[in-house]
Amino acid sequence: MSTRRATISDVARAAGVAASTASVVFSGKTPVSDATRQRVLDAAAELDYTGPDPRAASLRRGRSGIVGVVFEGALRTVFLDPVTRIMMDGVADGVASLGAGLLLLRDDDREPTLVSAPLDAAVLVGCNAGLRESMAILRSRGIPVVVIEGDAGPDVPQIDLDNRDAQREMAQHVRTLGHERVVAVTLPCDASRRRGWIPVDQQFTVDVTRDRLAGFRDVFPDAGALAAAGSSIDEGLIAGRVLFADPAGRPTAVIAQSDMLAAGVIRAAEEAGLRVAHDVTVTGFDGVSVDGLAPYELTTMAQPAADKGRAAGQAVAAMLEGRDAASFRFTCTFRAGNTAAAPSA
Amino acid sequence: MSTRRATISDVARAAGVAASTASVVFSGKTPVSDATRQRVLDAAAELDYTGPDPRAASLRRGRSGIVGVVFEGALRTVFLDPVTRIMMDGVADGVASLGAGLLLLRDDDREPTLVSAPLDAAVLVGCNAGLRESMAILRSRGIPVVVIEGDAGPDVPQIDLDNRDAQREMAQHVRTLGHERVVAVTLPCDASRRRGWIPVDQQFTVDVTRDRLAGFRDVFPDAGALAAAGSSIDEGLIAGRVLFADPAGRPTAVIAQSDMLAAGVIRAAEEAGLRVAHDVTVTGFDGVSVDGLAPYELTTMAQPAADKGRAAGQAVAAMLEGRDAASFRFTCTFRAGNTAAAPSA
DNA sequence: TTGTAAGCGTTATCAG
DNA sequence: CTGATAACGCTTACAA
Repeated sequence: MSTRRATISDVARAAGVAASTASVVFSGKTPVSDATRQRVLDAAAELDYTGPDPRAASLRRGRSGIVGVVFEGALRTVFLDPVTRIMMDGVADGVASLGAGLLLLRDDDREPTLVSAPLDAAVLVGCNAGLRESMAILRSRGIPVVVIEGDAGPDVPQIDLDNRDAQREMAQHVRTLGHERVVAVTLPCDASRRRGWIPVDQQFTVDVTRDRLAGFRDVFPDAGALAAAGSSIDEGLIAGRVLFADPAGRPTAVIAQSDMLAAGVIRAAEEAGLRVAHDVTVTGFDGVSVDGLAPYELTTMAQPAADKGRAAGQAVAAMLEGRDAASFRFTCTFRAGNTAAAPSA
Repeated sequence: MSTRRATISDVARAAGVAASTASVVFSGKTPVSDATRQRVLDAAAELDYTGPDPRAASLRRGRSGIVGVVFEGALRTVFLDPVTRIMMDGVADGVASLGAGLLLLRDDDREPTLVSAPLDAAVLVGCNAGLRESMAILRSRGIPVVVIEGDAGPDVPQIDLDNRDAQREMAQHVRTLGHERVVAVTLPCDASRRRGWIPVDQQFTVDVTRDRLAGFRDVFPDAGALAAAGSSIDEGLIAGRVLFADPAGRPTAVIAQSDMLAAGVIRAAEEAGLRVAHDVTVTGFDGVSVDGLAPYELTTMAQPAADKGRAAGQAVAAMLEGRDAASFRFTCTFRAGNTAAAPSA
């Protein structure tokens, strides 16, 4: 009912002790006599005081208990993209020892930003566009950072994937099967997310796309690559329709840069009356299970998404505890499904 | 290189202006002459000052720009449970207008808690255990709260689902099909998450479980109900194995309280050599697509999870902007699949 | 064990 | 348009 919320000084005054004493009653940092503690607690109850204001405490302590997880693009991908989701689960696990909350942020100018959020540490996820700039800001703030799948410079711990090697392995598998008319369906090349055939002089701001494409090109240097506007079944469908529009010139194998894209390509193949594996080979990347794809099991490169996230979380925890955090590179493993086969004569 | 990070006063001093002037240069709240602004900006660049410390700013302003989303149990459920995921996507959407960040928190004593996190507002998701207590804390802090699927008292906006009605509708459907030996497989009853047959005098701290069970009992007052320890395929499998262990006494229909549980029950049915629909009817709840369930399509009650989240987010935004936020109850819709049929003679 | 004092870094207010 | 001042609410040496 009072006009103003009670502060610790109010409580202290009511209890007849100093504010500092009331403070330690709540923090427990220093022994306090039972009698005093009780008086303080009673006063607090009386005044409806529920404990120190976190804002003031964090200013004073210099810690907020918040770890930022920064994404490129819309926040919804966090919840909708299966790989990101699994990775986030790992991050949550990795920072568990810190008891920190995860603050979801995006890599743009919308609030809250890296600049305006009270972070103890940050995990940058696949942020490539403004990465350097973000890093500079965080560094000058003295906020420890870990980067997942992005190049942030020498002294920033990075959690990486062997994207190029993995995609090369898959491409080799496809070539070994005997395919020659092969096309890649890629993730977006840059923030514009433009769909279409990728020109040879394409600039990439998305490292994952660039690296997986490089692995593909290691095996099929002259093959075409069609960029999608995102990693979804719908995008894969759109790309697939382009590929299968001309029955004569269609590829015998499609190497997609994500399982979601591959699933869409498969759908397009079905639309076009093609039998997957028999008429056209389709491979994925990530190793997440895609819903509703039965009876197909994607032939794909499985990545340890949860481990990646966990490693990032643990790295952040280490840095916050003053320990060193090392970079780490994870490896994908080939997973055979039933969507790849030798081309039909 | 300096021993201490630069503050706005340092910048102001270097620029030869007052701290308050430097402040407005960064906040833009008051007109500043171009010359002054430039001097301040130059000084800031020189000192490697990247802007006001968010902790100090939020103490001063009384706003942190952070909305807490509080879950009961482990944070990983946020990323692993499909309903929660979809709902979170809605929440993110709903608070978008605020420019606030979402801080993922858990409803327990680990840091950061409701007490120690710098929140402007909070969304409590399915928190029933410590709900009252949490509410009391938040209220005395003057932090607006919205509760999703939980009863927090009269003057707290709640986003609800017609759980009882919906489950009753499903139960009626099953009865109409002709089933008599029917069993419910439920979500956990309380924080203990004990598995097993639910006694008549069971106390529920999880409203969802209680309400859906009530709807079931409206139609099958004397039927048994088997509690699972969570909402997952594995838990459904465990429950299903119990139900189908005795071929003689097995139910002809199983009404599960979530799609994940239903998927597990279906798996158990397959294990037991039963044909779903033909030998045993299995129904779900939620209307999320469960991976790998083909060729089955669950007969289920679909809930508008994203809408629920969005409504919560918008309610929070409204309260923060000083407007009133109303409670809202969403309705589930029956969705026919191929997992329910009349009992075989 | 308790109290004193000195900030933490910012920004709202109001006068100039 | 700029500056002085006074909080914001708390914590932590250090002194008593």
